[in-house]
Amino acid sequence: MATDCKHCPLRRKDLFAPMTAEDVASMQRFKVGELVVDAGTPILMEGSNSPQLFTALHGMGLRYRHLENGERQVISFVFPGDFLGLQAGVMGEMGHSVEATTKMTLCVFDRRELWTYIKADPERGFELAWLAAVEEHFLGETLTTVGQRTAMQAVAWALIRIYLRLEASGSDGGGQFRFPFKQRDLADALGLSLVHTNKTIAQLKSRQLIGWEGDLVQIPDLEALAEVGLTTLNRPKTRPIM
Amino acid sequence: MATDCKHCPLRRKDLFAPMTAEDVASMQRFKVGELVVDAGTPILMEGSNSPQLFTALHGMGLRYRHLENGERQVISFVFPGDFLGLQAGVMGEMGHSVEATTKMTLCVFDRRELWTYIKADPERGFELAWLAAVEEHFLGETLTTVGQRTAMQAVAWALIRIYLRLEASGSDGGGQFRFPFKQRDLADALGLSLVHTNKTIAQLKSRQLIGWEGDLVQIPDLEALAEVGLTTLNRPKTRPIM
DNA sequence: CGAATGTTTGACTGGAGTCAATGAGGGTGG
DNA sequence: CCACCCTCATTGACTCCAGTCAAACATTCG
Repeated sequence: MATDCKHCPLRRKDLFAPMTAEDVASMQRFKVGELVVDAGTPILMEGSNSPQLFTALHGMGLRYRHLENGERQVISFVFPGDFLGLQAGVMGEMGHSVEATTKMTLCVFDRRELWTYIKADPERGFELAWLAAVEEHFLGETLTTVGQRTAMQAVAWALIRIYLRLEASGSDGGGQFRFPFKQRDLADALGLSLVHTNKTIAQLKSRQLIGWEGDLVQIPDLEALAEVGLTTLNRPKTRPIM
Repeated sequence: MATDCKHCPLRRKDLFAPMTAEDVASMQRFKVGELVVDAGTPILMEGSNSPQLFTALHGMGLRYRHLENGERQVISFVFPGDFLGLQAGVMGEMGHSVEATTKMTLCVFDRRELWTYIKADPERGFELAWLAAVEEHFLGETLTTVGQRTAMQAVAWALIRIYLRLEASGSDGGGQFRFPFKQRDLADALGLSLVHTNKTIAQLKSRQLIGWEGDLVQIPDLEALAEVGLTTLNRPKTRPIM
């Protein structure tokens, strides 16, 4: 029994653009169902052309690519509200894989209906571009991190960004958040080795800039950590939800 | 005297999706003029909300971001056919700056008209998303390069990608291309120091994998260079043009 | 010709990678 | 209930790729 878009828990969060009743109704028609997957389940494959598109409702996951030699680059972490499969939806081929890191609930859309949906409601096309632009924006920032920040700056930057993202979508706050990923995932996201990432985290801990036990990350002083990460505490901009 | 979209030299190239006569006509109405800028001219600024959007017609440029400490990350090279200002167009704020590296000619669109344009022709909204997805796809690949490839692999990858892009849009081919950028630009794009980039290029030269004199880059054996770059010779996928 | 810009080299340094071993929990099956 | 295993976190020792510093060249240009 799927969640009714009308009662979607995400829509009300600050991060997401408000929708009219008609918007909700048309989205509801587009939605074909809900998918629940266990942790570790692959959702989309690089190079594939999935017949289905998704919006993450609960749970978290990873977007990643593999190099020919087996090295993995984590493109981004997937949080509730993120849209999955856009590349397959418009280009016909995914540039990365997506897999669930925790148990996840996903709203499912039919790729074939996407064009019908947009034709009926041109604003959805605009919003699709908007979503893609948000991703592009974030990837540019990530690229800058991996290319220019030191390990210490990169880890600090990443934790700040993740905290702000989760805070804005309402799942966490108060200077701490649940982070179900492993140090290996963070290392692969930042282009660092696991060992060096671990030592960097240890330093941040010993400097009292963060706490990290199990899946709970704490940031006692956001300003201080942001400064280490050469970044600011700008809240993520509002975005649409599909 | 601006180029008529009907006679646009880009549209016919393999890289770009075919357009119907109506598509061209509606694009023509959206286009408000042409802008010619000298090398070195800033076109869009990070953080700004430009009233104008552009499509590069002739010439090349750079997208880049600066870190608080002054380090520069080149997000991507701008080639003919690339759309500039999408983030400002849909999100209201650019995540990077764009500047001309050579003299450039740009088709100019009015940001305020974008929504009108899409409403009148929903397919344009879809194509806008398509363009954004192409960028996202490429940024993911770049991120993987900067995060996981060695300097040698990264330089080889970049030259292969640039060659294929230019070949597909018809400006170069035959195993060589004009590259008006400096080694500094390539270094900043790959997250490498200028010196190390230079030494890596010297190695590729001495191994006869590339030639690079002035603005002419030659790749005598594409397969061989692609192998060094841990990549393949997949041609860029067709994309729309705005 | 001097000044600027960009390329090339050499010498040295150091941040991050690699290798390897130890710890710390959490499952699970006998 | 506990020994064993598996995954993940942690630490130390050592290596090396890439960064930094600095100087020499090459071209172009006013």
